[in-house]
Amino acid sequence: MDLLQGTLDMLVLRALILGPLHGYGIAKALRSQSGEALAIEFGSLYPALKRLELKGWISSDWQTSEHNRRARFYKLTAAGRKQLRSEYSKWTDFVAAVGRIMDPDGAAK
Amino acid sequence: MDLLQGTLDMLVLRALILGPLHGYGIAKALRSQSGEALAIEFGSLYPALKRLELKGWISSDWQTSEHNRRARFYKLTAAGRKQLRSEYSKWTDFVAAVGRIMDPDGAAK
DNA sequence: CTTGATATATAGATTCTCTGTATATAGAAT
DNA sequence: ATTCTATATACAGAGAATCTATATATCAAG
Repeated sequence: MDLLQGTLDMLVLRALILGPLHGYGIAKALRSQSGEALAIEFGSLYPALKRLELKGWISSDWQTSEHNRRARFYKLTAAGRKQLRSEYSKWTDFVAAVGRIMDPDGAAK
Repeated sequence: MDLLQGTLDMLVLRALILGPLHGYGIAKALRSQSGEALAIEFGSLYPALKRLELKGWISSDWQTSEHNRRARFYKLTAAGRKQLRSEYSKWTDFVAAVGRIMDPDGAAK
């Protein structure tokens, strides 16, 4: 809950790096991989998936899920992989910059 | 430029921890302390200051600046100090959670 | 046959941050 | 004198992302 704006796209792209997933699966994977710390809301996720597909970073098709249900599976495109690297790079830069302000002596508590 | 939404308040509060500053000084301090990585826009900063004052986390009064100019100086309140600790704690938790997703093996590149 | 988990979808509200613009003064330079 | 630059605040409007709330539908389990 309460993701910082600008991080969801990166997280979604990252979730797809191991292979295609449907929306529901992406949300579960992110929640689990974050150690239950991040709970992506579906009302944020589905618009995000639409956004990412429009930009050409993911592509999708209807398939049948593990539970025998109709589900739209998303996979990373080459452009998406590139975008992920770029966003991650910006993220680490940003975190480092914030760190210099919040913790100038590097005395991580 | 292009701060992640939700971080500005924390950065502003942190800028005031060493003592009162006016808006212009806060922007310069953050830019400098971040190693020129973060450039806070005044169009974001002044609304943020208003917001923070409304919430009781900072207080302000008109004084004369180092350059002999009229300027509104802001200082942290006790509630602001508490808020800063809280926001920083949430920030580090969030960064850690994102780290578990983006870099599960802790292989910081 | 009812409940819970799976799965997608959208409308609307909320909240920040940014761009662009306006105003004004001090001090330095020409 | 005048012009330029740095200092300083302020607000309107745009843009973008996330959240809440809601609706729909199917499968499996009890």
